[in-house]
Amino acid sequence: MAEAYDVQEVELRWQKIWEESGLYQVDLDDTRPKSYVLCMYPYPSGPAHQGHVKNYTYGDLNVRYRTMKGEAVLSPFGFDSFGLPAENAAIKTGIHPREFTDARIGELKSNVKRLGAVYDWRREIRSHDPAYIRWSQFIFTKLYEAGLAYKAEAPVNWCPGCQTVLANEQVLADGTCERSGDLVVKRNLSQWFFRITRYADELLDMLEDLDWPERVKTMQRNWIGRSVGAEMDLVVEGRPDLALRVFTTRPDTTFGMTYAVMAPEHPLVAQVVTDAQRAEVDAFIEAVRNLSDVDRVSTSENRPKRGVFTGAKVMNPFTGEAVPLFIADYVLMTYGTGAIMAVPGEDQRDYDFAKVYGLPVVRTVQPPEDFEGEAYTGEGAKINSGFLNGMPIPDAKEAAIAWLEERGRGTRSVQYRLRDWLVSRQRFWGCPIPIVYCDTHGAQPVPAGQLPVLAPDDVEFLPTGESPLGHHEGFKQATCPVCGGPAVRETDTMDTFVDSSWYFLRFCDPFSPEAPFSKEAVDAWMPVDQYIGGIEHAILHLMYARFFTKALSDLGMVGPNLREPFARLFTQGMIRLGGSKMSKSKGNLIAPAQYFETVGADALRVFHLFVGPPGDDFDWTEQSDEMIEGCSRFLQRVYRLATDPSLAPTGEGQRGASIELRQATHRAIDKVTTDYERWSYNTAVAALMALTNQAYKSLQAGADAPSVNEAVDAILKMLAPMAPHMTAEAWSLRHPEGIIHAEPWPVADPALLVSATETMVVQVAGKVRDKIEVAVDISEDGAVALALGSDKVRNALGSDRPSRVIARLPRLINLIP
RNA sequence: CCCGUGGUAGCCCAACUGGCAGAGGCGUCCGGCUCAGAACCGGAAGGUUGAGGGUUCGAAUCCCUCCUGCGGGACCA
Repeated sequence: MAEAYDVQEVELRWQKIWEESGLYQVDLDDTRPKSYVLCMYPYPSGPAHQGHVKNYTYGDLNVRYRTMKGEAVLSPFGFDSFGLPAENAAIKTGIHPREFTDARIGELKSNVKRLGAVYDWRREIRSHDPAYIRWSQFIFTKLYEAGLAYKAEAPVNWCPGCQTVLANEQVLADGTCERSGDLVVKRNLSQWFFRITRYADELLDMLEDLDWPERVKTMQRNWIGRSVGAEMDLVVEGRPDLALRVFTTRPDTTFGMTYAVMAPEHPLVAQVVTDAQRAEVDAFIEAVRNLSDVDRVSTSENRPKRGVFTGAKVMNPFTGEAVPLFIADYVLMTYGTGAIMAVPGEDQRDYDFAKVYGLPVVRTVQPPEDFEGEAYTGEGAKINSGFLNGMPIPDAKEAAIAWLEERGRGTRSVQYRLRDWLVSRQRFWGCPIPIVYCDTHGAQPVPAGQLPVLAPDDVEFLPTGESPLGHHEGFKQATCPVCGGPAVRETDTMDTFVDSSWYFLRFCDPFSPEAPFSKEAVDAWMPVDQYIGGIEHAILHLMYARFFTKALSDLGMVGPNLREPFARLFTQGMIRLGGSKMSKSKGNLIAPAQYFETVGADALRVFHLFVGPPGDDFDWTEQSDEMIEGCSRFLQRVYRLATDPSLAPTGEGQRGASIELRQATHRAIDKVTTDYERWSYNTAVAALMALTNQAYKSLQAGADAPSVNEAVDAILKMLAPMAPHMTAEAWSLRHPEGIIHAEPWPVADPALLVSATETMVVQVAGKVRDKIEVAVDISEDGAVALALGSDKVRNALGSDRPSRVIARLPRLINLIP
């Protein structure tokens, strides 16, 4: 293609200018309104992929647009640089993870710069930088002191592939690891947890007011899984000292309890089982233990419920009636109290079990006449329920809870699906947990003055599956901060999601050697006004970062009003190739770098913006290259229009053509501005293409110089956040003193948005029969008269007079015969 | 199974509170320019809006049923 400008030369030159100009470096004393635009900081996996290009194009566009609107925009960049791939590479090649990671960072960073994205690079963060590690550890010790970090033994998720434990959030619904795909197994281990459950209610309630995609909010709500109900004690028959605690969301159905169930792992199993049933129960528990978690929770096939009678009976707290107690694997020890009352009349799972074991079904809600199902979970009046009879369900719930509480047999209770966040990882390439263990003083946080705790360099990476830290005697040796005696250092590192839970705060003030960040800087910049990233972080990162913000706020490290980190979130669509997500692990990458060398960064950016709505997934096809060519062609066309002397308007111009162009320009300004605000970049690009076409046409038709120059300058400005290099170059040639990205955003003149006439569509019985140019303020009578003046309309109508007229003037009139 | 979100020209996609199905691009075809081609410029063709029913003067848009793509949740008591 013949190029109007040398893409390589122009893009590299402007990138240098931006880097040196400091236009996008902002400081606390800036007097412009402050805003904060942030893309999720990346794991440095090597050269950029198309997902990065999409992400940073949206980010850069927002930064440049807001700057042109007069804001001081904080736009930092950093790297989430701890993680397993670097450690795996070390085992394979012997290269230290730091060296490996720094090299990958170099590749990604140069690609990001080549994209033309601008950042305040003074603020760059790397998670593995000792200065960052120090403060991650400092925050850990603060959480520990506040009781928000604790060590406990629990059945945890162990990934054999990654050779480490995982958080619940990192295990997929089918029981596999989200990273490696290996089947995760349960192990009882002593691990560090963060008490995220303390914030469950706030995490749920504050979702309401966030300007986030509904789908992300729904995912978080599901994950937190709040259930409101009651807990109560079911006393074992003949054992007044022994009671089984159950949780239910339907205390109103207790009169319909016909049996009860405990989880196989329940601690009271041994105490309640009768001698006669012991052998059968032991066999059942053994059988369940041998099932993988996947088999156990699988609901894909309709597998019958399995259970075994304990020989014991428990008593209904309301009626005193004794019902059989079972052990069944459909009750989970990890939720609620690990035991339930079973009401087959109103719960399908209980019904299924009752059917298998021939247990009675009692309804406590009157189903409608035509109800044909098994368990009835709908609305209705209470029946068979003593003092609750006749009440609607919500009232009956309240009455039942009040009854239980008055007699001390139960209490109102709220349960969550959310578990505490397991942060220990048995890996080397992560932030060491800053704890030492003393024989006399137990677990002690490393004092702030001794931070950071850094992993030693003299370690060997062997494919044993074990972290080298655990074998490093020098690292393990420590002294107790309380007594000064010998202590053993914790050798686990933190989940890398800990690093990403506070980096956005550090960006506000990464300079201070005295603190992780200054409260003043965080007050000034936070919350992030626009956060941009992938949907894959909907639960993990976004939930953890919200938790950290709330915890740090309660600790007084950030202001009391900062309860949410990200005011507005945008999640970009996924890029697929051949049906699956484009990713390094799938080996189906189309590297952006090749386009930098051919059509240039601007064309690739515009392609990503133009190809479809930003939130939609899109499939990379053979046609994508042709579409990128098309975007390149458009940019060249704009550049020519803006700079080619042979296209300069001549003479005094045609008045009609000039006005037509001015109206088109101002309509485009209005439309494109709206589209920027609502993240409709694909239609914004389309509108700019249309205006460019119009400008060429108007030039041909003899539009005058002021109207053409107005159009061209507006196109360049509105395109400047999208295609920064070309527009900067063209602008500098037209206005040698000016810098386009420091120009104000164009404003539409309302007078040019309206016209005197409009095309009125004339329908007869809903079908279009004619189109007539009319004054915008035409009356209904006038419009009918004009319409009846048309032969086509009169023929279709078949008479002189419509029986009915529907008018939406001046755009439409519909005549009914 | 439940929830959410899509299905418009060969392809990617527009269409504000229901009002001419089309803004833009890709591809295809025709013409101009050229010795010829590329590039460039001008123009054209292309439709049962996933299917069926309903509401309405009028439905891509609202309601119901079904088909289908994608995402999430799912013995969570």
